[in-house]
Amino acid sequence: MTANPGPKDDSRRRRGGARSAPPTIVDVAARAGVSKSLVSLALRGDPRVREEKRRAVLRAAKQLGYRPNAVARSLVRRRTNVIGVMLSDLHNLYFVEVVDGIEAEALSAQYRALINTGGRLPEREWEAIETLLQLRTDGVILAGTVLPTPRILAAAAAVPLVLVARTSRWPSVDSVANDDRAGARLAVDHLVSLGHRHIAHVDGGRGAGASARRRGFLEAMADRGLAATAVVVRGDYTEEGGASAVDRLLAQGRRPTAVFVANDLAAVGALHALEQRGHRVPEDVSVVGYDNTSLAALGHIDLTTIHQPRRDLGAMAVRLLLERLEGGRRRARHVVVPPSLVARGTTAPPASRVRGES
Amino acid sequence: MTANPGPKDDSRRRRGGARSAPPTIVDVAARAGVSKSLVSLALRGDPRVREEKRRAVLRAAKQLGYRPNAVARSLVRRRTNVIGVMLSDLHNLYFVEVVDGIEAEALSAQYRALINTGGRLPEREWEAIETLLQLRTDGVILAGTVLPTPRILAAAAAVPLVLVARTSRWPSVDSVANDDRAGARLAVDHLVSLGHRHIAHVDGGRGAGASARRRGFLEAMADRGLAATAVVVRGDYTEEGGASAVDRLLAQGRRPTAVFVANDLAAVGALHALEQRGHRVPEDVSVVGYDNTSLAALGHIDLTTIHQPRRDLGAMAVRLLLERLEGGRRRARHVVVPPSLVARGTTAPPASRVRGES
DNA sequence: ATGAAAGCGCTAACAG
DNA sequence: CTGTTAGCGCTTTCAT
Repeated sequence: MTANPGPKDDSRRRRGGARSAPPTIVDVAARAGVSKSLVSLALRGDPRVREEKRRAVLRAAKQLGYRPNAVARSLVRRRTNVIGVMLSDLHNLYFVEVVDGIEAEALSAQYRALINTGGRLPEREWEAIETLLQLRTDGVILAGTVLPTPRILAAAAAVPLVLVARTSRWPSVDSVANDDRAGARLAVDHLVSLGHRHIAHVDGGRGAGASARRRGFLEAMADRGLAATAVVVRGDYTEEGGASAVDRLLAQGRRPTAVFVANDLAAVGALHALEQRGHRVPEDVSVVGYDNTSLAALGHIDLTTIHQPRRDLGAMAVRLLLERLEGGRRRARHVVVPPSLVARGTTAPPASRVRGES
Repeated sequence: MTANPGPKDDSRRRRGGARSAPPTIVDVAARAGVSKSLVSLALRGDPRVREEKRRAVLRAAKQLGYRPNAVARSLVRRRTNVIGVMLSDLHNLYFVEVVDGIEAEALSAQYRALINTGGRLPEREWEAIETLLQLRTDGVILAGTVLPTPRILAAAAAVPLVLVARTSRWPSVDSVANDDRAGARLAVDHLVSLGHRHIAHVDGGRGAGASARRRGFLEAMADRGLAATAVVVRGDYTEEGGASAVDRLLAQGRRPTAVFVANDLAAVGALHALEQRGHRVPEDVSVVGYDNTSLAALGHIDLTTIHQPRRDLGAMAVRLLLERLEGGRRRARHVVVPPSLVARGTTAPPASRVRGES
């Protein structure tokens, strides 16, 4: 072997008269008159390189417009320093802040967060995760997945994985979520302390956390001796679902003085349906939502709701990932954070205690 | 050289008793009893490999749980097949659908879209772009950047780049946007045809498209001979900005019969401020927004607004990228799509034609 | 139809 | 302190 006469000519650096190939560490080395390993060291600020050389390297790099190739670096280091985020539903305001928290925490730990969305469809979610895995992201966060357990476990077998807003019981999967049952109790307690006794719950169907919220509602009502007047109607976390649930409630002749809706969007739907039917909020009927999304905070809506510290949830998800990545933790951790109530304009004491007709 | 006795033992495949290193093409080759090049061909469905071998390879891959390493592949192919999306503001509902369009179009062209957010801060936006460039994404889409031109040009020097919702004049940068001037005219025409003559505009300050919307408003008013009654007040695309603009308008003793607000969020703020002051919408004052975000469609808000085909904008951005990537286009293309008006419940004929006092 | 070999751009021992 | 060398996992000629 020895002397490789290979076509190391520079023609390859331009393809089809188009954009030229970006400069590499070798180009920088040549320009600075040093070896490529020295360039590698200098660029990463290794203290072993002499100040003089370092400057020469930095200057050459700048002149050439050198930009490190993360692909090559990742290949050899066998880590990418990126955290993959599978965001189930971009349209769901709930996750926006979770992502904010993820990004802030990732950045402060020298990681990048890259988002791939799943469109709330199992198949697309799985593709998104698969993409992230093939890209060899160091860890994956599933923000609100609708995927069945086997899929989640399959992904977790390849890389540290944490679930946000969905709980898990498996040792390979960490999770961060708020305490939905406690949140529902908060809503009930608030309404009861205002004097309400006839309270309805529009649930979230099979949505994430919906069953826990429903259970919390029922338990809290029972604890207050209000089991008899507690009614639950089916909803689905959508505006339309909230509206039609209220319509059904009213059609049944039920006339609660307050309704606790499983999330903010559906609560807005409920608000609208109520007003459409001539019921004033909060004078005639009080409404409480869940999640405290930016929707609830709009002056025009001003919804009393249950708040979750979403940024914290996101930040915590990253921390859990790092514990596995850098701390070597093996056992699962399931973090549950307490929600709180934000009282706004859609709740008030009931006009009169007992009502029957509409 | 020659015989490399290197430690090719398998101990390296397990690090620190933790997660084992994922199988590679070499592992699959060994298991299937073929060479690694054959595996590479078989996995990609090259017609040259015999059916029998192909199946052996596929089986071995499945048994080992082999997952292609996109990092290695990208390094050698010098393309990643990913389109980087710098999303300026995750909180802005406007971009959600744009991203939907980007993803759908990318997927259908065998590309993946990876999102990195910028938090509306120039510095963070630049970091997000830099990350994308180091990752060697094949192209970059800037969804709503606040970056100064030099930065944008610098990024465009490295990779095909397209701007969404912001126009450009440089040959290296493509852009896709709606016709803001035409949209503003649509709003004015709608109001004028309803009978309004005193129309105010709450602008978007220095926000994207704001100046064009302002200009469109003024021109349309002038064309209708209404230049004398056209008033513009400063806003900033936020709920708060819309509300305070209305407050200022009212404090000045102005009492337009209609107000055209530069975006939906600010329009909702305006709506609220108006009702707070005792003005009913649309009976006393009509309101028109811009963007037709999901906010405007809420039954509770039901805002008349200007619609932009956002999914199409996103899809078009991808197509422009591909034209450069695969079609070799060099000249810039600046696509402008026409907006349309969506009439909802916040606009109606004015109660009486002329008003003065409040 | 299949294998051998070279190399993508970079890092990481290991020498000197 | 700095250069040499050997890969990371995969694709891609080029032989066979």
